[in-house]
Amino acid sequence: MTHPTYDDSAAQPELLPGLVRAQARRGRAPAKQKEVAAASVDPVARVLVDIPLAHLDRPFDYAVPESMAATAVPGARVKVRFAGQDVDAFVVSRVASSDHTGRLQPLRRVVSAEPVLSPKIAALSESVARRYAGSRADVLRLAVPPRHATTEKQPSEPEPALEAGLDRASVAWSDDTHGAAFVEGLADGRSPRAVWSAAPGTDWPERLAHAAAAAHASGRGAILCVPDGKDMARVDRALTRVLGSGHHVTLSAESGPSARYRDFLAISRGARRVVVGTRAAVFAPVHDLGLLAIWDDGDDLYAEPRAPYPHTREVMLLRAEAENSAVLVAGFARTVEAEYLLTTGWAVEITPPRQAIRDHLTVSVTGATDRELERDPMARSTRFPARAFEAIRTGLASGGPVLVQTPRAGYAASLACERCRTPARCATCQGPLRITSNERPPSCSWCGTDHPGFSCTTCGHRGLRAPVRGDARTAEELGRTFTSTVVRTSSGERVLSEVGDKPAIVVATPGAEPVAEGGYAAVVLLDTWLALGRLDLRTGEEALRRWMNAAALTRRGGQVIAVGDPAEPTLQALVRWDAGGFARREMAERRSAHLPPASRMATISGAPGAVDDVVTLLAAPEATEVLGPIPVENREGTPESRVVLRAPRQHGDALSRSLGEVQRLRSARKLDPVRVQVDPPGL
DNA sequence: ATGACCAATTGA
DNA sequence: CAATTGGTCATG
Repeated sequence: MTHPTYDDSAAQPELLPGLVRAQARRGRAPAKQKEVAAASVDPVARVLVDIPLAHLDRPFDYAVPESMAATAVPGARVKVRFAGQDVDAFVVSRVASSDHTGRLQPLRRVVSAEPVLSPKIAALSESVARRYAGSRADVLRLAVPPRHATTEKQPSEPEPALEAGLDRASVAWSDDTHGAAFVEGLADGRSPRAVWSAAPGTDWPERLAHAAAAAHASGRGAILCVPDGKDMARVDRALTRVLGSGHHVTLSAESGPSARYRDFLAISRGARRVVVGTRAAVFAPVHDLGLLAIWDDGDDLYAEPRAPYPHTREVMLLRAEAENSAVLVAGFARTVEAEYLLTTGWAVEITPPRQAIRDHLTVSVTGATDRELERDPMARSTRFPARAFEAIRTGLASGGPVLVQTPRAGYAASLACERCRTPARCATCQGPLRITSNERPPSCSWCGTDHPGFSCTTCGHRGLRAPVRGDARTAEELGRTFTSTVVRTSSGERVLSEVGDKPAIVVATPGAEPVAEGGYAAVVLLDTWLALGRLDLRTGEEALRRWMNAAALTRRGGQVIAVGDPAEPTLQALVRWDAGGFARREMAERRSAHLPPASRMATISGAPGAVDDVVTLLAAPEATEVLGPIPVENREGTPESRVVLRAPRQHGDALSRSLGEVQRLRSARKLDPVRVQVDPPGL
């Protein structure tokens, strides 16, 4: 142990035993022994150490030297000596005495007196860790952004006075049933909870801004969560229009460490109470939180990829319960989880009147079934049914832009046998074949081998078809057909946020659709069968969400053409613009199949032996089913084993608890780690 | 994680 | 008998 570096000055009421002992052990008699006095008020700091081990996920007590009495405040970052090394920690509270029987080590250093971990966020991190069978240290890494020292030295700008125009909030929401009541309740200081399925064409950023303004008018704060930076920018602008500038901040990793920390501090210091941000914004330490809102909660960007993999909507619900704030789960589409909130009566439904939907758009489905492709020569030569072309042509003629949504990005798409549709695979390595240009033969996308003389392994046919055209290829084809029209693409790395009001064709992949200034005259949804081809629990829900999000961008009187099978129920839900009905049917099916959200699920994956071990050790609730284990491959391609656990929803907490216990046990015994995911998004 | 400790196992 | 290994426990 080394000498402590802090100075001591004041007359000391009490010596810190840990230090005295450390001095004594050194064996040399120091000429001038450094003795450090403990703080006279609340000399004990309870801290959470930044070690993501399950069995260390509890507060530890440290002695507070007098020199740190004023800076080691609850919420401050400190350094402590723990198990022989210096680790980062947060002070969660200061108390008069400790239950700990041994000697307390002194805090090594107060990194910063800035209270970045508020008691409410500390409590939230605990409930999130419990829910997801993870550790608080992991949750805190998501909740508290990294410190930026220069930024911290700057004071936060105080919030300017607000000239309220609150009546406007109620007007903005009056079109939808229960909409006005929701914002009026907010403005009156109540905490209503709602699931809102927006009408196509709704300026939802404006609506969210008005809801935030209503909460703000009641003297409370609001957090608005959106999937990505593009949406955040839209809501940011809407908040500026509604509240004026200087009343809100944005929170996302995109803005960079300094700006992100500056905005975080403005919130944590109470200088701002309204936040719009991406998934981590749900942890923002907003004072007097009045409203928590999430837009498009089905977007997979809300599933945190880092342990313990919490979902923004679920964190939001936990937080709303704890802080008694209002909740708005919103989107054009509706997730089954949102539907569940309605079936239990936890939230009320805000919906547009049917007439408003009918007035806004017309959705029709045009066949790209094999039979129709045969009959429609246009569709055969270009893979666009005639009606899709017609919609584009009339849309452009009416003077507006047209959106074409195509399922996958990139020029090259993988190939299948033209006749039997068996995916075309490389003869050498089994990788998928693709075409990268019209001049070259198909080649393997893994090993690059060219296959000029391909023949199908199943039926021997020599022809290939591209099951999907990527967005670049689609744009190219459209450019050849509509020679005088500008064709723009938006996908992957190159996402357009907005397009103007002039006639143009915009080809975009799902989630990358730019907003058109005055709305699109027409929206064409290509290859809808592809989105429905996955064997995922959420296939239908996800497909409908993507289509609705694109279709909602039409202008009033817009045309939506979906290329697909008209008998497909998911497409029928789109035609009727019936997100609620679809979610209700989906909910019923999931309930009878014992799938979430009617059941709570969890997966355990890792080395086969370890997974087996966990299953035997696990004290899961009686009603838990254990499915598997099955062999799987993890992301590095190493073989692993995975089990799926399923329990009735009312036993969900018990399931999480048992998983948490087994994790604590295993981490204490240094056993092979296993990955536990509660409510994994893609099952 | 890291280190300490104890007990059982292994090797000369 | 010493050296090594493995399990358990505590970390304030």
